[in-house]
Amino acid sequence: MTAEEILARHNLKRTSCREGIIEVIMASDVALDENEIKEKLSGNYDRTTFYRSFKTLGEHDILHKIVIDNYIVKYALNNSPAPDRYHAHFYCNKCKTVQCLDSVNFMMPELPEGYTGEGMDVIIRGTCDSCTKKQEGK
Amino acid sequence: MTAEEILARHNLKRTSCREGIIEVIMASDVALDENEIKEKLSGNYDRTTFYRSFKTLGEHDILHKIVIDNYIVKYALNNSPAPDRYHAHFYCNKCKTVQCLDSVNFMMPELPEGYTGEGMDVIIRGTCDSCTKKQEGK
DNA sequence: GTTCTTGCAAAATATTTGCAAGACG
DNA sequence: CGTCTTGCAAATATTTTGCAAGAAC
Repeated sequence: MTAEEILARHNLKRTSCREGIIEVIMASDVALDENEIKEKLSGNYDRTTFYRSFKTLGEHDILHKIVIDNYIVKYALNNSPAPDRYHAHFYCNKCKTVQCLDSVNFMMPELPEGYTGEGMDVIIRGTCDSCTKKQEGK
Repeated sequence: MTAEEILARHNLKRTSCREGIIEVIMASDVALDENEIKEKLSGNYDRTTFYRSFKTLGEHDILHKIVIDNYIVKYALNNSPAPDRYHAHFYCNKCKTVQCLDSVNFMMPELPEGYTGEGMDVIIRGTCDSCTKKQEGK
Protein backbone atom coordinates (compact mmCIF):
# COMPACT_ATOMS: atom_id res chain seq x y z
CA MET A 1 0.00 0.00 0.00
CA THR A 2 1.34 3.44 -0.87
CA ALA A 3 1.43 6.45 1.41
CA GLU A 4 -1.16 8.08 -0.78
CA GLU A 5 -3.54 5.17 -0.37
CA ILE A 6 -3.04 5.09 3.37
CA LEU A 7 -3.94 8.75 3.68
CA ALA A 8 -6.95 8.37 1.44
CA ARG A 9 -8.20 5.40 3.40
CA HIS A 10 -8.19 7.52 6.54
CA ASN A 11 -9.77 10.55 4.86
CA LEU A 12 -6.69 12.61 5.52
CA LYS A 13 -5.55 15.25 3.11
CA ARG A 14 -2.55 14.27 1.11
CA THR A 15 0.13 16.74 2.05
CA SER A 16 3.77 16.34 1.19
CA CYS A 17 4.79 16.29 4.83
CA ARG A 18 2.46 13.46 5.78
CA GLU A 19 3.17 11.53 2.63
CA GLY A 20 6.91 11.95 3.12
CA ILE A 21 6.85 10.82 6.73
CA ILE A 22 4.93 7.68 5.85
CA GLU A 23 7.24 6.86 2.95
CA VAL A 24 10.39 7.35 4.99
CA ILE A 25 9.10 5.16 7.78
CA MET A 26 7.86 2.50 5.38
CA ALA A 27 11.33 2.34 3.82
CA SER A 28 13.06 1.85 7.16
CA ASP A 29 13.46 -1.39 9.03
CA VAL A 30 13.99 0.40 12.34
CA ALA A 31 11.88 2.98 14.11
CA LEU A 32 13.03 6.53 13.50
CA ASP A 33 13.04 9.65 15.60
CA GLU A 34 12.10 13.12 14.52
CA ASN A 35 15.61 14.06 13.37
CA GLU A 36 16.21 10.91 11.44
CA ILE A 37 12.96 11.42 9.60
CA LYS A 38 13.76 15.05 8.90
CA GLU A 39 17.13 14.12 7.40
CA LYS A 40 15.65 11.55 5.06
CA LEU A 41 12.90 13.85 3.93
CA SER A 42 13.31 15.89 0.75
CA GLY A 43 11.23 18.85 1.81
CA ASN A 44 12.00 21.02 4.79
CA TYR A 45 9.26 21.32 7.33
CA ASP A 46 8.69 23.35 10.41
CA ARG A 47 9.00 21.49 13.63
CA THR A 48 5.44 22.40 14.54
CA THR A 49 4.22 20.78 11.35
CA PHE A 50 6.14 17.67 12.26
CA TYR A 51 4.55 17.46 15.65
CA ARG A 52 1.12 17.96 14.20
CA SER A 53 1.69 15.41 11.47
CA PHE A 54 2.90 12.82 13.95
CA LYS A 55 -0.05 13.53 16.13
CA THR A 56 -2.54 13.16 13.31
CA LEU A 57 -0.94 10.02 11.94
CA GLY A 58 -0.77 8.55 15.41
CA GLU A 59 -4.40 9.31 16.16
CA HIS A 60 -5.37 7.42 13.04
CA ASP A 61 -3.21 4.48 14.07
CA ILE A 62 -1.06 4.85 11.00
CA LEU A 63 2.05 5.37 13.08
CA HIS A 64 3.09 3.97 16.36
CA LYS A 65 4.92 6.17 18.79
CA ILE A 66 7.46 4.37 20.91
CA VAL A 67 8.88 6.06 23.97
CA ILE A 68 11.83 4.39 25.54
CA ASP A 69 13.06 5.76 28.76
CA ASN A 70 11.71 9.12 28.42
CA TYR A 71 12.85 11.40 25.75
CA ILE A 72 13.75 8.79 23.28
CA VAL A 73 10.76 9.08 21.02
CA LYS A 74 10.62 7.01 17.87
CA TYR A 75 8.00 6.29 15.29
CA ALA A 76 7.22 3.16 13.35
CA LEU A 77 4.48 1.95 11.07
CA ASN A 78 1.61 0.37 12.85
CA ASN A 79 1.41 -3.02 11.24
CA SER A 80 -0.15 -5.30 13.78
CA PRO A 81 -0.66 -8.86 12.58
CA ALA A 82 -4.12 -9.08 14.09
CA PRO A 83 -6.31 -6.78 16.14
CA ASP A 84 -5.78 -8.72 19.34
CA ARG A 85 -2.06 -9.27 18.90
CA TYR A 86 0.53 -6.79 20.00
CA HIS A 87 4.07 -7.06 18.78
CA ALA A 88 7.02 -6.11 20.89
CA HIS A 89 9.48 -3.33 20.19
CA PHE A 90 13.11 -3.96 20.83
CA TYR A 91 15.42 -1.24 22.08
CA CYS A 92 19.12 -1.92 21.74
CA ASN A 93 21.09 -0.52 24.65
CA LYS A 94 24.21 -0.37 22.51
CA CYS A 95 23.24 1.13 19.16
CA LYS A 96 20.10 2.80 20.52
CA THR A 97 17.90 1.63 17.67
CA VAL A 98 14.33 0.54 18.01
CA GLN A 99 13.06 -2.32 15.92
CA CYS A 100 9.67 -3.91 15.63
CA LEU A 101 9.86 -7.56 16.51
CA ASP A 102 6.99 -8.73 14.38
CA SER A 103 7.70 -12.33 15.30
CA VAL A 104 7.43 -11.62 19.02
CA ASN A 105 3.87 -10.89 19.84
CA PHE A 106 1.54 -11.14 22.73
CA MET A 107 -2.12 -11.52 23.31
CA MET A 108 -3.81 -9.39 25.89
CA PRO A 109 -3.33 -11.27 29.15
CA GLU A 110 -5.99 -12.13 31.66
CA LEU A 111 -6.48 -9.02 33.79
CA PRO A 112 -7.74 -8.73 37.35
CA GLU A 113 -11.50 -8.55 37.88
CA GLY A 114 -12.90 -5.25 36.67
CA TYR A 115 -10.07 -4.33 34.35
CA THR A 116 -10.52 -4.09 30.60
CA GLY A 117 -7.51 -4.01 28.34
CA GLU A 118 -7.76 -1.97 25.17
CA GLY A 119 -4.17 -1.75 24.09
CA MET A 120 -0.75 -2.90 25.03
CA ASP A 121 2.83 -1.78 24.54
CA VAL A 122 5.75 -4.08 25.05
CA ILE A 123 9.29 -2.79 25.00
CA ILE A 124 12.16 -5.20 25.38
CA ARG A 125 15.59 -3.78 26.12
CA GLY A 126 18.79 -5.60 25.36
CA THR A 127 21.38 -6.15 22.67
CA CYS A 128 20.37 -6.52 19.06
CA ASP A 129 21.53 -8.88 16.41
CA SER A 130 24.03 -6.62 14.71
CA CYS A 131 25.59 -5.40 17.96
CA THR A 132 25.99 -8.99 19.12
CA LYS A 133 27.81 -9.81 15.88
CA LYS A 134 30.05 -6.77 16.17
CA GLN A 135 30.99 -7.82 19.67
CA GLU A 136 31.81 -11.36 18.62
CA GLY A 137 33.86 -10.11 15.71
CA LYS A 138 36.26 -8.34 18.04
CA MET B 1 11.54 -2.57 54.61
CA THR B 2 11.78 1.10 55.48
CA ALA B 3 12.99 3.87 53.22
CA GLU B 4 16.01 4.26 55.45
CA GLU B 5 16.94 0.62 55.05
CA ILE B 6 16.49 0.75 51.31
CA LEU B 7 18.85 3.68 51.02
CA ALA B 8 21.41 2.06 53.28
CA ARG B 9 21.30 -1.15 51.34
CA HIS B 10 22.23 0.77 48.21
CA ASN B 11 24.93 2.85 49.88
CA LEU B 12 23.01 6.00 49.21
CA LYS B 13 23.11 8.90 51.60
CA ARG B 14 19.95 9.27 53.56
CA THR B 15 18.57 12.65 52.61
CA SER B 16 15.10 13.83 53.43
CA CYS B 17 14.19 14.21 49.79
CA ARG B 18 15.09 10.64 48.87
CA GLU B 19 13.60 9.22 52.00
CA GLY B 20 10.40 11.19 51.47
CA ILE B 21 10.02 10.13 47.88
CA ILE B 22 10.40 6.48 48.76
CA GLU B 23 7.94 6.73 51.62
CA VAL B 24 5.32 8.50 49.57
CA ILE B 25 5.58 5.97 46.80
CA MET B 26 5.52 3.05 49.21
CA ALA B 27 2.33 4.38 50.73
CA SER B 28 0.57 4.65 47.39
CA ASP B 29 -1.16 1.89 45.51
CA VAL B 30 -0.85 3.72 42.21
CA ALA B 31 2.16 5.16 40.46
CA LEU B 32 2.64 8.85 41.05
CA ASP B 33 3.98 11.67 38.98
CA GLU B 34 6.30 14.43 40.08
CA ASN B 35 3.53 16.79 41.17
CA GLU B 36 1.63 14.19 43.10
CA ILE B 37 4.77 13.28 44.96
CA LYS B 38 5.59 16.91 45.65
CA GLU B 39 2.14 17.49 47.11
CA LYS B 40 2.36 14.55 49.46
CA LEU B 41 5.82 15.46 50.63
CA SER B 42 6.28 17.49 53.78
CA GLY B 43 9.43 19.28 52.74
CA ASN B 44 9.67 21.56 49.76
CA TYR B 45 12.32 20.67 47.24
CA ASP B 46 13.71 22.25 44.17
CA ARG B 47 12.69 20.67 40.93
CA THR B 48 16.30 19.98 40.07
CA THR B 49 16.68 18.01 43.26
CA PHE B 50 13.63 16.01 42.34
CA TYR B 51 15.01 15.14 38.96
CA ARG B 52 18.30 14.12 40.45
CA SER B 53 16.67 12.07 43.17
CA PHE B 54 14.48 10.23 40.68
CA LYS B 55 17.48 9.60 38.52
CA THR B 56 19.56 8.23 41.38
CA LEU B 57 16.76 6.07 42.73
CA GLY B 58 16.02 4.81 39.25
CA GLU B 59 19.63 3.93 38.55
CA HIS B 60 19.67 1.83 41.67
CA ASP B 61 16.48 0.09 40.61
CA ILE B 62 14.66 1.35 43.64
CA LEU B 63 12.09 3.14 41.56
CA HIS B 64 10.59 2.30 38.26
CA LYS B 65 9.87 5.07 35.81
CA ILE B 66 6.80 4.52 33.69
CA VAL B 67 6.26 6.64 30.62
CA ILE B 68 2.88 6.41 29.06
CA ASP B 69 2.37 8.22 25.85
CA ASN B 70 5.05 10.65 26.22
CA TYR B 71 4.95 13.21 28.87
CA ILE B 72 3.00 11.19 31.30
CA VAL B 73 5.83 10.18 33.55
CA LYS B 74 5.06 8.24 36.70
CA TYR B 75 7.10 6.49 39.30
CA ALA B 76 6.48 3.31 41.22
CA LEU B 77 8.42 1.06 43.51
CA ASN B 78 10.36 -1.57 41.73
CA ASN B 79 9.09 -4.74 43.32
CA SER B 80 9.55 -7.46 40.79
CA PRO B 81 8.48 -10.90 41.99
CA ALA B 82 11.53 -12.59 40.47
CA PRO B 83 14.48 -11.42 38.45
CA ASP B 84 13.19 -12.94 35.23
CA ARG B 85 9.60 -11.86 35.64
CA TYR B 86 8.30 -8.51 34.55
CA HIS B 87 5.00 -7.25 35.78
CA ALA B 88 2.71 -5.14 33.68
CA HIS B 89 1.67 -1.58 34.38
CA PHE B 90 -1.88 -0.61 33.73
CA TYR B 91 -2.81 2.83 32.47
CA CYS B 92 -6.44 3.79 32.81
CA ASN B 93 -7.61 5.90 29.89
CA LYS B 94 -10.39 7.35 32.01
CA CYS B 95 -8.87 8.30 35.35
CA LYS B 96 -5.31 8.47 34.02
CA THR B 97 -3.84 6.50 36.88
CA VAL B 98 -1.08 3.99 36.54
CA GLN B 99 -1.15 0.85 38.62
CA CYS B 100 1.25 -2.03 38.93
CA LEU B 101 -0.48 -5.24 38.05
CA ASP B 102 1.60 -7.53 40.18
CA SER B 103 -0.54 -10.48 39.26
CA VAL B 104 0.00 -9.95 35.54
CA ASN B 105 3.53 -10.82 34.71
CA PHE B 106 5.52 -12.03 31.83
CA MET B 107 8.69 -13.91 31.25
CA MET B 108 11.14 -12.72 28.66
CA PRO B 109 9.89 -14.24 25.42
CA GLU B 110 11.93 -16.13 22.91
CA LEU B 111 13.69 -13.54 20.77
CA PRO B 112 14.95 -13.80 17.20
CA GLU B 113 18.43 -15.22 16.66
CA GLY B 114 21.12 -12.83 17.87
CA TYR B 115 18.93 -10.78 20.19
CA THR B 116 19.46 -10.77 23.94
CA GLY B 117 16.76 -9.43 26.23
CA GLU B 118 17.88 -7.69 29.39
CA GLY B 119 14.73 -5.96 30.48
CA MET B 120 11.13 -5.55 29.54
CA ASP B 121 8.37 -3.02 30.01
CA VAL B 122 4.75 -3.85 29.51
CA ILE B 123 2.09 -1.18 29.56
CA ILE B 124 -1.53 -2.13 29.18
CA ARG B 125 -4.02 0.59 28.43
CA GLY B 126 -7.68 0.31 29.19
CA THR B 127 -10.28 0.91 31.86
CA CYS B 128 -9.53 0.16 35.47
CA ASP B 129 -11.60 -1.49 38.13
CA SER B 130 -12.92 1.63 39.82
CA CYS B 131 -13.77 3.39 36.56
CA THR B 132 -15.66 0.31 35.41
CA LYS B 133 -17.67 0.36 38.63
CA LYS B 134 -18.40 4.07 38.32
CA GLN B 135 -19.70 3.49 34.84
CA GLU B 136 -21.95 0.62 35.86
CA GLY B 137 -23.28 2.63 38.76
CA LYS B 138 -24.70 5.21 36.42
C1' DG C 1 -15.19 28.12 -2.06
C1' DT C 2 -14.83 25.61 2.25
C1' DT C 3 -12.10 23.24 5.15
C1' DC C 4 -7.93 21.56 6.75
C1' DT C 5 -2.83 22.29 7.00
C1' DT C 6 1.34 24.97 7.18
C1' DG C 7 4.82 28.23 8.95
C1' DC C 8 6.02 31.65 12.01
C1' DA C 9 6.30 33.67 16.46
C1' DA C 10 5.76 33.11 21.12
C1' DA C 11 4.51 30.87 25.22
C1' DA C 12 4.46 27.00 28.25
C1' DT C 13 6.74 23.06 29.94
C1' DA C 14 10.50 19.82 30.76
C1' DT C 15 15.27 18.67 31.57
C1' DT C 16 20.27 19.42 32.23
C1' DT C 17 24.47 21.70 33.87
C1' DG C 18 27.78 24.52 36.71
C1' DC C 19 28.79 26.06 40.96
C1' DA C 20 28.92 27.48 45.75
C1' DA C 21 26.83 26.31 50.18
C1' DG C 22 25.36 22.76 53.09
C1' DA C 23 24.39 17.97 54.90
C1' DC C 24 25.80 13.09 55.51
C1' DG C 25 28.64 9.68 57.33
C1' DC D 1 36.86 16.67 57.14
C1' DG D 2 36.03 14.48 52.61
C1' DT D 3 32.35 13.38 49.70
C1' DC D 4 27.95 13.57 48.07
C1' DT D 5 23.64 16.39 47.72
C1' DT D 6 21.02 20.58 47.46
C1' DG D 7 19.30 25.01 45.64
C1' DC D 8 19.74 28.58 42.54
C1' DA D 9 20.46 30.49 38.08
C1' DA D 10 20.75 29.80 33.45
C1' DA D 11 21.09 27.20 29.37
C1' DT D 12 19.01 23.70 26.47
C1' DA D 13 15.29 21.09 24.64
C1' DT D 14 10.52 19.82 23.92
C1' DT D 15 5.78 20.65 23.03
C1' DT D 16 1.66 23.58 22.44
C1' DT D 17 -1.11 27.48 20.82
C1' DG D 18 -2.87 31.47 17.97
C1' DC D 19 -3.25 33.25 13.73
C1' DA D 20 -2.89 34.52 8.91
C1' DA D 21 -1.52 32.60 4.46
C1' DG D 22 -1.73 28.69 1.57
C1' DA D 23 -2.97 23.99 -0.18
C1' DA D 24 -6.26 20.08 -0.75
C1' DC D 25 -10.47 18.46 -2.34
